[in-house]
Order: sequence, then C-alpha cells, then structure tokens
Amino acid sequence: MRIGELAQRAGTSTRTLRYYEEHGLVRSQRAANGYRAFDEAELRVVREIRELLAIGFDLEDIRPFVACLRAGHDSGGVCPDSVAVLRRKLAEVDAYLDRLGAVREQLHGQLTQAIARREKACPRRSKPPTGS
Amino acid sequence: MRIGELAQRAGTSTRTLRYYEEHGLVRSQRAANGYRAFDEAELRVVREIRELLAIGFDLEDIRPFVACLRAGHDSGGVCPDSVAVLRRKLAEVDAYLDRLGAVREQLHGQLTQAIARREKACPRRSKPPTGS
DNA sequence: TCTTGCCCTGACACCGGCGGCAATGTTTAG
DNA sequence: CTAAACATTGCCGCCGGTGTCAGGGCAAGA
Repeated sequence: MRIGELAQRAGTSTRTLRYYEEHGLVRSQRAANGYRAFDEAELRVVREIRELLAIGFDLEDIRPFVACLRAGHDSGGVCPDSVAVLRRKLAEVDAYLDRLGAVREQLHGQLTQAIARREKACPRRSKPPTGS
Repeated sequence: MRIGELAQRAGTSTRTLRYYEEHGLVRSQRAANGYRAFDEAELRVVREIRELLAIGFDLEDIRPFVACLRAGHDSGGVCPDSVAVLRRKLAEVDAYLDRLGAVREQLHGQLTQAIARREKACPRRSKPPTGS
C-alpha cells in the first residue's frame, strides 16, 4: 500500500503520515523507486494514533500503544506501559476537570455579581432570576 | 512608576508588560529619557489581566475588562462587553467540561477493560476491585 | 571615571501537529 | 508522447504569551 492509499483509508493526509514515520510511530518499506510501501497492519496503527490524538494524547504518549499493537495485541491499551499512560492521563484529566470546574465557578460568580449590580443600578420589575 | 517596579509589584516581567502595552492593554507616558512612566492605576489593570489570563482568557478577551476598569468601575467585569465575554467563556467552559467528561469516560473504560483482560490472563486470588 | 543597575528596541526561540509550497522524479492512462 | 496523478525531500508558517539575547542609552553612587 502506498502513502496516498493509506492516508485515504485512515482519513488523514500524506503529510501527516510522513510526520508519524519521521517520529517513529509508523513504519514502511521502500520500493525500488523510493516510494514508501506500507504494510496492511499500519492502517490499524494509524487509526489508533488518530483516535488517541483526538482524545488529547500527544505523540509521545501514543508510543506505547503503537508498540502494544505491534506486539500482536488486538488493542493498544492492554500492555503495562499503555496502562501506565492511561492512568496518568486519567489523573491529568481529573485534575483538569477540577481546575475547569473551579474556573466555571469563578465565571459564574462574576456573572452573577455583574448582573446583580446591573439590577441594582437599573432595577426591572421582574423577579431576579435564581439560575443554576 | 517605571517598568521594573510595576513588573515587580504585579508579579510579572518587564517583557510581559511591554507586550501588553504593544497590544494596547496597558498604557504609559514617556519620560524625557524615553523611559515608560506608568500611572498607579495600571497596577490594577495588570493584575486584572494576569488573573484573567490565569483563568484561561486570551488577551483579546481581556480587552473589555481593561476598558471597563478604565471607565472607572472598580470591577472589570461589570460592563456589558465584559459580561458578554463572561457568558461566552462560561459556555465554552461548559462545552469543554462536557467533552472532557466524555474523554474521562473513555479513559476510564479503556483502563477498566485493560485491567479486566489482565485479570483474565493471569488471575489473582483477590477480588476484582470495583473502583469509582 | 568607573561600575552597577536600570531602561530602550528589535528579533529569534519555543511548543506540536500538522498545512502547504517548491522543485523534482515516477507511473499510468489515453 | 504527453499529461495527469502520484511520489519524494525540505523548509517555512502558524498560534500566543513569554524567555532571552544583542546592542545600545541613562542615572547615580564610590
């Protein structure tokens, strides 16, 4: 399979595939003319990469998952290194959720306060909304 | 007040202050020698900028807040434009919280699945942990 | 006067995952 | 034979807030 076909089948660009290869995530043989020849299995690899990227992983984090696939597992997430990354990412996400929740509270508080002041400045007859 | 003092009092760098000025968020007079002379009120402005940046605003979003302070309000968030930004940001944060929650679920699912497979592959005598 | 410490402008570097272009070679269908 | 469609490498651009350096000027104490 050549790069164009792989790109199309994986739903990405040739540029992207070369980038992955350059960073050691995707592998290829070279034909006599210098064209890359991708093994069928690389399609699975590329799809794994794309899925994890979409979730918010960076390429470094994805390495173990690719290695896991290459080791013959049908899921990239079952190997110890992958599990470690999953744990770490989960922790990161949880931490970020906390921070973002706090930010949400701040924003909400600011808004409530600003609106309250506006109400005080030029009062309407409607009851002050007691939103979420 | 010169730039070094303002930087120190605001807890940031001179580089940063020049950047804010370059982008019209902070103002200064110039002394005869070319040195920037900052009004005392700019300290409040810089602090507002820093707080909002820390929350995740970008400089564009912060503009109305600075304008609001300059208009004499004691809070940057009470003016209509600021309120609009607050609303938008709140919506963005909410959307992001949703996405991040979904990501969390995915990660959690992957982890659970991976651990389950490991249990099946080399079972321990301990009961399978029924975590959060 | 010399040194030290502040200030000035301008400009490159960074991070990460690509997009996109240039300049060139290869294959294939008409 | 030719044109189109594919492939190659290499390099610049982007985003945004800042660090950091270069190469100067200005102020004030010993």
